[in-house]
Amino acid sequence: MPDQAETRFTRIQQKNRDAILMAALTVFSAGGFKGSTIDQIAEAAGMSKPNVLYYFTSKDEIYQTLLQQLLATWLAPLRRLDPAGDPLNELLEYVRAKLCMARDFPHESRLFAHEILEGAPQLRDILTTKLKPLIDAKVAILNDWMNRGAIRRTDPHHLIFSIWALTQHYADFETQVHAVLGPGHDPYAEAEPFLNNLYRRMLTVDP
Amino acid sequence: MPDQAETRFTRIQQKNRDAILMAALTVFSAGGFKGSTIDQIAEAAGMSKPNVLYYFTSKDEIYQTLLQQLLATWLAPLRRLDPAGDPLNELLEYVRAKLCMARDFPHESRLFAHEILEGAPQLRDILTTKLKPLIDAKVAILNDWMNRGAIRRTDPHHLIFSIWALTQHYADFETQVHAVLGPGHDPYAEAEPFLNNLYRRMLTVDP
DNA sequence: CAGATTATTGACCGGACGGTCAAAGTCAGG
DNA sequence: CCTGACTTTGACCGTCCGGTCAATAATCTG
Repeated sequence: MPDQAETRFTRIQQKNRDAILMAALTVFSAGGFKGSTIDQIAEAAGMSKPNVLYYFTSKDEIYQTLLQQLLATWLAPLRRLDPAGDPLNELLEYVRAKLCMARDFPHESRLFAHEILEGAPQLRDILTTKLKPLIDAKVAILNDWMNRGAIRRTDPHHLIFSIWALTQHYADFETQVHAVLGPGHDPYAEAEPFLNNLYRRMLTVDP
Repeated sequence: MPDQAETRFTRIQQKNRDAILMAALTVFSAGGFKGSTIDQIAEAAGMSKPNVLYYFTSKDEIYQTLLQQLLATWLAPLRRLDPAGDPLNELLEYVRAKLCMARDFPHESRLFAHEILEGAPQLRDILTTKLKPLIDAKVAILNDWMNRGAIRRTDPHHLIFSIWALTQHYADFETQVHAVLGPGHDPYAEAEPFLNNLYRRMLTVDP
């Protein structure tokens, strides 16, 4: 690929890069970084291995590009948490949004899980420089809500962890969920009222 | 290794097999099956690669032996759920036991997470033939408790999923948890009262 | 201690994989 | 249609890795 310092990508470049990233998401999310090969990505993208390496200089660059893209969309629902909104509704809406993301973007969830599970070799810095400040800000909002008595007092960090764990579980452990539920179940449809009820019970202040 | 159809393992065999399995647990839990090499296991076990393959016929056999061992201990707390005990206490005790397992055996948790995340290529059968019946039995107990009004009615399958998700999260996403909390936190010590409160709120029936 | 069995390892093999390269194919503008 | 830049790929290279083997060391047994 020619040097592209200033110009935008051409139509073909855009199309092929997108195809590669889409294919790589599927492949990486299933097998992790080391468990996936450029050949698999190339086949899933419908092109030859050298052509994949014509648009990305290495397997690593594909993976990192994917993670960067992912992170932005992954944290969007949390960013939307509005300090001016109704506390309980804001939180229940956040839970709902995260559950929808697990349902609609399971590959993204599993890619992220793989990365963290292996010690976040690529994301470690970003977790402390980008994620922690964001969480700290949201924790402050939660603390404020709790101080005002709008929601029941509980550990705000672990409240956020619980939301992540309970929603992403359905994407990350999909195989297990399906095996245990057996056929004829829609895990996400069942999880929505379950989680809604759980957080409503937990966060509503006693009369 | 000589054919050992009937006899028990000798002292040396027992010691070396244990050392290999211990080392393999650490290595596999960090990198998954494909992300780990026999050389890494050999080095962690303090012996040469051919010697590792003298005690186990292949990398795959090490992995499967590890999974088999793991599964038994992993499901033990759930098996202990006693239909004759006090429902709320039984469940809170199960949550506490699972949280202790995540704290004391994080490698086991992550090995299991890797396996499920990659679609459970080795465990798929066991999940439906062994795990599902166990869960079905425990779900029946939960349903009975709910019918008797001993705990609040909710979806029993998803109640179990939630316990798994909320406890294993601290082991599987340890890197993220530490990055977000920053130094000076003991995630497990904080999680215990949080989860105790959560499930107490959720399961206690209104007066 | 002798002899047989068990334990250990350096050297090696074959295949898979990340990445390179040169040659061939394709496309846009004049 | 021609030219030059962009795109595509078959063939190849070096490395890593799972696994084998023969030769050596350690251990057990009579």
